[in-house]
Amino acid sequence: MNIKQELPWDNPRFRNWVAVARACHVLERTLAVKLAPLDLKPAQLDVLMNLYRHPGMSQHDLARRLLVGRSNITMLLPQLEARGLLRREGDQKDKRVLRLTLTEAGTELLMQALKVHMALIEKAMSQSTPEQCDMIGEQMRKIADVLKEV
Amino acid sequence: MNIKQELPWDNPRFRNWVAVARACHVLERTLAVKLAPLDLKPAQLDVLMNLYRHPGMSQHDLARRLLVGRSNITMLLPQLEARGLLRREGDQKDKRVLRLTLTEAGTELLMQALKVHMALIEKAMSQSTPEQCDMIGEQMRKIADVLKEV
DNA sequence: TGTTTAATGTTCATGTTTGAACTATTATGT
DNA sequence: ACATAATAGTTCAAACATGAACATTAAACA
Repeated sequence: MNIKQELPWDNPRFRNWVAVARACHVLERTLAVKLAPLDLKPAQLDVLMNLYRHPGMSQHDLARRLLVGRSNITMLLPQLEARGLLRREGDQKDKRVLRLTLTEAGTELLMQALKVHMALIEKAMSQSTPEQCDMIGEQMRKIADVLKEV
Repeated sequence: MNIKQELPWDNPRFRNWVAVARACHVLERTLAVKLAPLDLKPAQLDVLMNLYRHPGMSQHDLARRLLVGRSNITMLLPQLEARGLLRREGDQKDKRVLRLTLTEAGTELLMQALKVHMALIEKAMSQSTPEQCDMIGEQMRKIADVLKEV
């Protein structure tokens, strides 16, 4: 077998994507540290954010939005529900689904967490011009779309 | 407490960063699926890539490059070593450190995995011009740098 | 030298994520 | 209507990551 091939490290696309992945990883870790005082994990923040924007979501919808399995949601929610941050109520029309909504406390905690998250992102993206920032977002949305079809 | 504040979803930086995180997440999941036939996880591919580029690394160096804890490396390597993909050899001068190198088999598997990884990244980034791609990489490297100091 | 401090890697307990099998409910098709 | 499919959520075991405590070795320094 010929092991010779164009090595990815010479390829700009490869090198640049690696940079994207690293930046994501670093920001995620940093966020985890900054959220610790609120006793909140990044994954839990994602839940609260989605429920704020889409009240009444089902667990399945939530799982798809978060790109995780349904069982993950099942494991994740009871902690948040026990802390009084959200409610799970059975749908009347379809007895299979549980509708999720934030409580007052959940909304309030979310707002505090968002300040932390926002500050971190501001710091991270402060070096890019608005045009660069928008361009990055645009390309990334394209990437997510393209990969859905793979 | 005044819960009112500028909501992040109105903020371009926030929305665009969310897109970055989603793209990363999707690509990582897709890579995991594509690597499955090689019986390799993305984390393991990261190990092989780093050992290929930096033969003789210590476990500590590897952990720092991968942005994970040392214990993670300790748990990760024995599987790869048992499969004959890498060697761990004690350093002569410093008896604490283990030097890591790829075997022939490890290099060969890496090359196969890189084809998969490369194809995926090509597909993902194919919608960006070279200039856009470089700009993205540049900004992401800045982000990783900025966050190191937080 | 001898003592203290730091670094490397391991172990272990904890918490997270995952996918497959399962129950209960609804949709579909004949 | 009835049998079959599909869907929502749960359970469970296995894989994985994490951080603190630990043993061994090296470095600093008194």
